[in-house]
Amino acid sequence: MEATLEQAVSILRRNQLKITKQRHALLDYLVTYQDHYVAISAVDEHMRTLFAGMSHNTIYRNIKEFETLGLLEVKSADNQTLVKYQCDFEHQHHHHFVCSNCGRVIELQACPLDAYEAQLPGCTITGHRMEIYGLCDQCTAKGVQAN
Amino acid sequence: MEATLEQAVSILRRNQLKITKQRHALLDYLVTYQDHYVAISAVDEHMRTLFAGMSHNTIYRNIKEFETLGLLEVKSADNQTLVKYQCDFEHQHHHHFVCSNCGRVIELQACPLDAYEAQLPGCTITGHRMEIYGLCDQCTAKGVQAN
DNA sequence: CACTAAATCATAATCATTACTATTTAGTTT
DNA sequence: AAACTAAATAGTAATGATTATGATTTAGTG
Ligand SMILES: [Mn+2]
Ligand SMILES: [Mn+2]
Ligand SMILES: [Zn+2]
Ligand SMILES: [Zn+2]
Repeated sequence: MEATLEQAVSILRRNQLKITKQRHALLDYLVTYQDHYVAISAVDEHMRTLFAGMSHNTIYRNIKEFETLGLLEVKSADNQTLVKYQCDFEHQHHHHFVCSNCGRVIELQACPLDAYEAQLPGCTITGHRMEIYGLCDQCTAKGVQAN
Repeated sequence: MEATLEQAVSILRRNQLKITKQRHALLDYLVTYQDHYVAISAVDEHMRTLFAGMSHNTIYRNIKEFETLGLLEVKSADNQTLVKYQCDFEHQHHHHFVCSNCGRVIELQACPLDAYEAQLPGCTITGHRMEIYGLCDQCTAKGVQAN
């Protein structure tokens, strides 16, 4: 199921957040990256050309807000924060393969967590993260070299 | 198997890197964090009190070098780079549980990768990362609240 | 249209990390 | 043991991502 911009807007409404043109433009941009992670700083740069005079603060604050609402997935890499428009607002749990050449994200089914619980007696598990890296089928077919 | 400081020093030698007192002090500090991730910026701050006048550059550059040599594990979180003295220089593959209260790292056996390969036909897998988060047995026993 | 809390702008600050160049030093050679 | 030299470090400043602040604007409401 693809998450749409309209869904996101209605989630803002449901949480009594104002639908500003800045927020709309930001979501509009993020929705084009449904299947890629983008650096917030790149989003920032883009928005500020597209939307003259938009404040850093506005972009960063809203992205944080969107994360809280579950509209975005966030991760940290290489001293940057990367975001990706959430695949599915119903929070269906899954993992990702990320192409290190084109950045494409492929969703993976199943979760390895169960297999590890027995190794952590007495511990409280609150979360986990698993990601696989490599070259997607298209990039592999093109003969791109893995770094 | 615990990795020792002497092993690290001999790996520097083997790679024709000079054993400076700065490098030795740095390794000496990192080895005390065998089972925790530490922010490089925190290592930097500590080394500069302990070793008056040590340059940022020296710390960051050497940590990068140590990573290349396989002496350190590195990850990115919260706009910082975290490092951990490698558990085992023979690169025995495994995953981690990280306590979000005390930071303790517990090693996990087995790897979930195989189960996913069938879902990525035509792709080239070059790496993966899996981590489980929560409270370790000691912190759970103390009644620490999970955030 | 007026109201007001929420959101944005504009600017500057902060923090981690990197760049640069003169100086020092570990390890080697004479 | 002194000389040599490539490698490493110090000291300083720059960069880049992100956050803070306080004045101004605006979305949504009645
Ligand atoms: Mn997904
Ligand atoms: Mn380990
Ligand atoms: Zn690709
Ligand atoms: Zn713990």
